[in-house]
Amino acid sequence: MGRRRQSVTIKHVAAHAGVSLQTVSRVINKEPNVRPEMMQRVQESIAALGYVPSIAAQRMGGSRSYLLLALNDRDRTIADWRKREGSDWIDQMLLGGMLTCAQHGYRMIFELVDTHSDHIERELSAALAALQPDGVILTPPHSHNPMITDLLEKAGIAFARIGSLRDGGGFRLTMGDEVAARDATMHLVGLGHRRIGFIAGPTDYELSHWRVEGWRWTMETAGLSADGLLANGDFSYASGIAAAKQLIETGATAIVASNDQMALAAIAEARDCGMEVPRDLSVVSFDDTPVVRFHHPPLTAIAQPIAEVTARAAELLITTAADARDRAPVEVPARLVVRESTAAVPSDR
Amino acid sequence: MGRRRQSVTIKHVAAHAGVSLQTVSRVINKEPNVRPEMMQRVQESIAALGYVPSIAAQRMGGSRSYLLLALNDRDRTIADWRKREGSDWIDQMLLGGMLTCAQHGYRMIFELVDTHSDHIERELSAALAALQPDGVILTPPHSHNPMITDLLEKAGIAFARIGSLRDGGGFRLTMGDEVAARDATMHLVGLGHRRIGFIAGPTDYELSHWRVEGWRWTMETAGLSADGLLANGDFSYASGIAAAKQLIETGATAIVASNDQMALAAIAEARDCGMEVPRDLSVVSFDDTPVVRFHHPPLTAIAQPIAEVTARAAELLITTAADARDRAPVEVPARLVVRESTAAVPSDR
DNA sequence: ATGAAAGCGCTAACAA
DNA sequence: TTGTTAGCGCTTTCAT
Repeated sequence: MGRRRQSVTIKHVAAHAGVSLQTVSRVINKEPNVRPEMMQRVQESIAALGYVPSIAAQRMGGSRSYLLLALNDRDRTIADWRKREGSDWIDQMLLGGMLTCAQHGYRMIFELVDTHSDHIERELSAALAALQPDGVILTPPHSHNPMITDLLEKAGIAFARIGSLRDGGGFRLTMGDEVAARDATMHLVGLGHRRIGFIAGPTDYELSHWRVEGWRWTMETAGLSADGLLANGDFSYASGIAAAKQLIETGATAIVASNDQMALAAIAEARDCGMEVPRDLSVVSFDDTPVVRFHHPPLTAIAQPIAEVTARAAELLITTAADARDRAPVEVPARLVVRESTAAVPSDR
Repeated sequence: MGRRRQSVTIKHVAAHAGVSLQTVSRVINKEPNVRPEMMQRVQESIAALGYVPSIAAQRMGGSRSYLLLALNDRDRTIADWRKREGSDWIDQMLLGGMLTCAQHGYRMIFELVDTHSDHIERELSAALAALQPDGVILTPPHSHNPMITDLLEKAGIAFARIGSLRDGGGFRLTMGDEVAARDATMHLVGLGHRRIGFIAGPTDYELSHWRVEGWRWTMETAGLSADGLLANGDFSYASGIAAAKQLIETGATAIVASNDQMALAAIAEARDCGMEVPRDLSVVSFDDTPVVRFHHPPLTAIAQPIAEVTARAAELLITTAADARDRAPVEVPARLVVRESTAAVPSDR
């Protein structure tokens, strides 16, 4: 492999421009106290030599590393990749995160960490020690894992928590899950449905509760009973089947599912029961991953703005000073996309 | 942000173990000339203190960076992410690349670079200078871009080229495109088809030609005419529509498309012509992204082993010494997955 | 087999 | 406003 040294360093630039290292450094970091003409000269030299700072050296100098770490749950992510069910959660995170980082001269590194494992602290510490990122983006279920947030807090590393509102430091971002669930439910109410079932997500996700609350609130407000219309799921297709079975038996004419897979399962289960969607049963899903658009019929869904929320998280981490932490949560609202899996309630129901 | 220094460094370990910095360094890097008892002692200290080397510092010292860079085409990748058509090429690369890197104590960083831009050299140089990766994984169309390969060659950075067999240094890996195209075509021949159309990919992808060759060879070998049965596409849905139109007019009873989007387009176009798949037209696609399994009917497809080929690329970069370069290309074969978009040729044709 | 010294490219603290 | 000095944590020399 041999030792590969930086071909053009800050030294070369300094020599070329006839200034000190420090002046070059100041220009690179856009620090004050540099005369415009100096800055001009240095920038010309930088361009002429094609100089790019080494982030390793920058980090060693004690400043920022210009690295953001996006942390996802290892088991879930790998399982999703292997299943190839068309979820593009990760892609959308990369889209929002990488582009935003690039705009600010940062880079986003994507990493997987176990949530459940007991050596999680060691694993995370290792990643932090090795990479020394300036900030960390957390997604559920990491977002509200105290082992993780405490560690980050102690290490003094900025972090953003997507999908969590609990205490625990860092920036909090949501996609307005409760409002989204209201919108989905209202849409069905507007179509004349009175028995609207809800398939909840796993209870260890905060957003599962928010979504249930949105549904419950709308049912109450519309003067509808929610009795027997809440079924538990865990985001898996299998759990969606079971939940749908239960809801169909209860006589639901519409179902809101907390993710796409459970929504697809609900439709499949409905078919098994001889029902057709949306004629006999309306279904709304959460997430709006690509498969629901290619499904027949295309699903009415809550589209989660994953790219946008990740972009906001990155921006907060990069641009917000340490003293401005613990601000109010940022909400990037999801929106309802009406397609063909929802229709007016059958007149005989 | 404040300066955040490494909490436990090689110095602490050295002090704890009562040895010199150098001995610790030797243990970390598994170098020879360390007595087992010394090694033992040092490793205990490392474990006790929870020490993890800083890759920034390692890199500064002149050693490896333990970073691999996966380079993809910016425009195409971002366009794919935005379209949300369910392609999981990137996810599969991450799956194969990240896991393999992790096994070897490496990290994979995913980056986007413009192919067409004239400032490509600057862009790539910047990424290399900033990150100083030990190796780079190239995908089409970067794989055979001389601007990129020459730059890497000159910089002395190991690289792997997926989907290219041209000269240009580095490791070459393919997914056996020609054989895959043969398999797809043979499958159709076996079903009795004689007029088998082929929708080619863009000509600036080497693999487009390989796939055409596989089809052509099979047609010849089976004693079938290929006249008028080759249509050009560019991987886009729109181009698939046009190509399918042409092939259907020519009287093709089966079509092999060079990617999923064009295959889906072919099916849509067939429907527009009042034909049903697979009754009136059989279709085989390349890639096997998730959407084709959720499509109705599910598509018979060539499944590209992206995760595996990326894993192999990473492994080659990490484990192969510099003197073992320019070896024979590595082929990770794709395989045909038969689903419901192919059937026997109609008896009246 | 082990240790001491020098330096990687950069930034922070200080001085001028 | 600018330059000088001293590290950052690690790996390479080169001694011992």
